[in-house]
Amino acid sequence: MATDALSRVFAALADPTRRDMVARLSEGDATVSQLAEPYRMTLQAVYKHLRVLEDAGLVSRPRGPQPRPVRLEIEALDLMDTWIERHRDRVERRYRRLDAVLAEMKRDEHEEDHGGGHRGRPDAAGHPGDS
Amino acid sequence: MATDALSRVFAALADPTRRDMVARLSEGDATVSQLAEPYRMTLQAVYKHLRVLEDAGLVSRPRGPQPRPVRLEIEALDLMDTWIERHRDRVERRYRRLDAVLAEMKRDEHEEDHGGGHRGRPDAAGHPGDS
DNA sequence: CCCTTCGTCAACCCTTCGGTTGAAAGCGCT
DNA sequence: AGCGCTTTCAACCGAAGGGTTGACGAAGGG
Repeated sequence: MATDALSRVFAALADPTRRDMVARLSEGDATVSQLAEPYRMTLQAVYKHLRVLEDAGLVSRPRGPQPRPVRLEIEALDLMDTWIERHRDRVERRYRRLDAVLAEMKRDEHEEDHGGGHRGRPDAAGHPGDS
Repeated sequence: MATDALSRVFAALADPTRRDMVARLSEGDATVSQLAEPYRMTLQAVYKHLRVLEDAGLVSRPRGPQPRPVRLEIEALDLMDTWIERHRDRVERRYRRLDAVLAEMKRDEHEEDHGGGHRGRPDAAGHPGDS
């Protein structure tokens, strides 16, 4: 399902347990069993969560001898951050533009239809494309 | 599953279709059918996606007569943003601290190895307060 | 009035997910 | 070697997700 990277990251963080793991890892590396210790679930379940985080690129684990530590990777966080900021900014710009339009409309406003205003949509050329 | 707000927001954005809807809504409000038009899925499916976004607080729809427009709400984005920044910062601080420790160790390298840098277990004490 | 369109609900597939149990590797120790 | 600990795989189960079809209520236009 999570074919694309962004989806994987968002999905990974959609689970409270996984977010908690990330939170703890942000304080320092840990091994699987250390990570598992606070939870009342099986170690295998924790391992599965870890795999999800790893597939999302949120976490890396230097392969090598036994106690393979788990380390947080922030690049994935940046990925999300970029996406969020882009759209937040767009909305805010739009709000400012809309305020202007509203102010202008106020001058023309004289019709009154009860229940809901009926404001002209500034159109939406709608370019699909997640990019 | 999504008992808590943050989980709902992350989960909502874990789907490419939903992210695309958010992207388009960031350009301007739209009705359900307008939103549905670009996709090759049923209108009902789109409506379901919309419900998910709404439950996550990412979208609001002024109730009233006919063409109930869908509007993006940025507060939910802020919620995620806060979470992400908090942990990103923690990791970065930790990196800096670690660099310092490393640098100091380098200096002591030819000193007597006397109870060296006690780098160790973050240990439990886990306060799973995700907040 | 009827009819159409839009929005919404409900029932039902099928796949993914979170979790479990059970068993197998790896590697460290004595 | 053998014990013990950590890490991993595989099969299974119940619940949630994404999608479909079918039907229904509420405006708007002839």
